[in-house]
Amino acid sequence: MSRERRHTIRPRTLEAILDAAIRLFNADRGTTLSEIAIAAGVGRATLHRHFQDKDDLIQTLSARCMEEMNAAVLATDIPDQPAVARLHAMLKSAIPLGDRYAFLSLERMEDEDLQSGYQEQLNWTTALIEQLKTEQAIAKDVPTSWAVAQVDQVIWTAWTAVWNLELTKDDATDLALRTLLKGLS
Amino acid sequence: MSRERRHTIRPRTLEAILDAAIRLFNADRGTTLSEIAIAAGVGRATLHRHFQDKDDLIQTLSARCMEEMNAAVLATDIPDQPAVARLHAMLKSAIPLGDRYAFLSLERMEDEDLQSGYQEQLNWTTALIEQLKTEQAIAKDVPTSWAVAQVDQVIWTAWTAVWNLELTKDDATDLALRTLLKGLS
DNA sequence: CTAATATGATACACGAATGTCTCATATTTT
DNA sequence: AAAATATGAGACATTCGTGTATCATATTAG
Repeated sequence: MSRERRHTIRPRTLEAILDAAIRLFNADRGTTLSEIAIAAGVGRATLHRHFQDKDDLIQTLSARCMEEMNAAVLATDIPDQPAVARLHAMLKSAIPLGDRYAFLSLERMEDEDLQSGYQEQLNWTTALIEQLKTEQAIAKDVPTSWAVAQVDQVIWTAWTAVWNLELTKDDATDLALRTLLKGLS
Repeated sequence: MSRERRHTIRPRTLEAILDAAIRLFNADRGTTLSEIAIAAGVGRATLHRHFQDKDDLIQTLSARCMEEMNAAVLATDIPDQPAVARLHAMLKSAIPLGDRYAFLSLERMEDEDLQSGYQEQLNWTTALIEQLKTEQAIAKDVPTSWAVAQVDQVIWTAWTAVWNLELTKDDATDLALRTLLKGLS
């Protein structure tokens, strides 16, 4: 059942489509393929040439977002450092990716690869929380699931604040770190 | 332009429709009127008898959710009490309404009544934050908009945790209060 | 009990979005 | 430059959700 591609997609075309799709889907989940094509400056037929259907597009998009998120976090991670420093680095790289994050949070996660990608991210955060507990940075009686959820939420809140021009990226990151560490202590 | 209703809707029918609609829309924003009708145990035609179109249904639904939220918060409010007590009371009444909250957060807020309802809620929370600052319960250098956003987010997080059976309603409420007060101090 | 009416079921028309196809044009490759 | 091919534009069929109308049935009101 491997998808055969008679056409090789051009890099610029692919980027234009994926960028527009992420942007529009974030604004409106019900966005039309026509709207995406127009926003991408691309013919509607081109979408159908490279993506079997809407689900295929969304799946490709999700996979890419997940990859970008995980890659960004892992790239700036410094495993030997104190947990607080690692948390800070993570927030710093994750918050600017809020749009990818937002898109993923809207998804239903039916796909296996997506689920495993999310699980990977979840495991990473959980391990970090445990390290934070070990190093007394946060309280041990706080349920780990609650802490993980807080981390997720604060990334979203921070990105929203930046997006609304209420805060600068740095201020939002600092506030996020501070709110987490104090709130969970 | 007042909507004329030839039919008087029966209370049970109305409740069944609105309940199913909230539930299904929360699960999937693209839910069909057919699906709602089936889930409500109601004929699809009945939906169209009482709601001009899908937007009308969603608007009615949004208005009701907003009303319920505001009413619940105001009903348990105790204006003369310390801010911390008021926050606790607010969380206690808001968290169980997480499904209403979730539905509203998905809306585009095009409607005027909705916007004013949301503004009212926003003003209430903002005033509470100011009081918390005055009473030294939280730090004054935390931007009010950040604090308000955190309150919103923590309600959602708490409700999600309860919904996932990770926490009891009381535990979630306590954790939310604690996380907020410490996190913003 | 009887009249009024809300509901369920069905058939129908309509529009919008999807997906396919073709051909001329633009771009890349050799 | 010439061949190969990716793209844009448009026509087309199809599907699906929406909204309307009708009639028999169930429920409520008087």
